[in-house]
Amino acid sequence: MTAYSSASLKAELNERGWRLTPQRETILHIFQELPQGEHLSAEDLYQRLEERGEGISLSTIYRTLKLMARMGILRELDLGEGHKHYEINQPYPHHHHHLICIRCNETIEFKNESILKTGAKTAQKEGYHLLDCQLTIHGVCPKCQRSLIPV
Amino acid sequence: MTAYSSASLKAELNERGWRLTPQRETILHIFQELPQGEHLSAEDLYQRLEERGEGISLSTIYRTLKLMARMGILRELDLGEGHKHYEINQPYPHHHHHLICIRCNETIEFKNESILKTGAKTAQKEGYHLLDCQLTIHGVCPKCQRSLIPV
DNA sequence: TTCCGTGCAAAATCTTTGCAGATAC
DNA sequence: GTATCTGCAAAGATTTTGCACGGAA
Repeated sequence: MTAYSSASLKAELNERGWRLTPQRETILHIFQELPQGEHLSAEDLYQRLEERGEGISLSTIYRTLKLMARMGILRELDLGEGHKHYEINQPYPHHHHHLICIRCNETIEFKNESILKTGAKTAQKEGYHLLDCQLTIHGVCPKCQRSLIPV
Repeated sequence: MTAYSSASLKAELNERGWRLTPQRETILHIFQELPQGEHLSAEDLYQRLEERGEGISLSTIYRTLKLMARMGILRELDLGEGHKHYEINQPYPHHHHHLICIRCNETIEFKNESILKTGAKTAQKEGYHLLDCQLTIHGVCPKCQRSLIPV
């Protein structure tokens, strides 16, 4: 369930000449404790940490999110809200995709094993080292279709 | 090849109480003339129009791109460059997906018929009206893997 | 004639960056 | 001890918005 321990995070960081800081560890823990299907924006994370009394500056949050996404630990999602969201990048069978209503931003998660296979095959064919693979479906949800407001 | 004519754009706009303006028509044409695999940011489009002497304000460009994406005419891409890109939303067999290097942003397009089918099926199952369906694969390209700079 | 759309300028949002002090290794 | 990391404040980039005028239906 837990993709990364603090120890393996430290190992991966050190391997690249970087350091495990309390901030990085805290942020990893927050994401690991997050229920399936929740995802946080930088601001969400900032506020959650403030509430816990473990405040971390927004700069560090942005830097850490980007770092962990580039390491393949987090995946970056564009859920149509004008800012990025992040969630733990989990392997099969937890790996999933998103169906998003472009009007109200309702988001539905769904799984599909064959997409991950296609992603892995495509990356391999091009010699890419795979980090993440996400199918994003945009549409209009049933509720918004019934609404009288066009677009 | 051409998914929308000016006439069908006008019809679709009018249907919703909106209007076909020269700006909207011009922007549609730009995208229709774009070679397969090219995609434009708002700024790209703005500059291209300036060069042609058909200048359109950035506000209108942003408003039109959003409008056309919500109508399903354009698809909005996040290619990791800090701003959105847009391209014509083409049906099978031109429909395609993107493999992106998170370090240098090199982007490779690829096709896969079964993903579109999965997207359509998933949208239908949830009662969504499908607008777009894109598999985005993030990874590190061969060249960047060889580079000595970590992340 | 009506009301939608455009352009301009200003504002709002989100994200990045420079720098000095702190700290992991 | 040294290079990396953090927090702060400021800057940068992208996108949105209010308003008056112009134009499509």
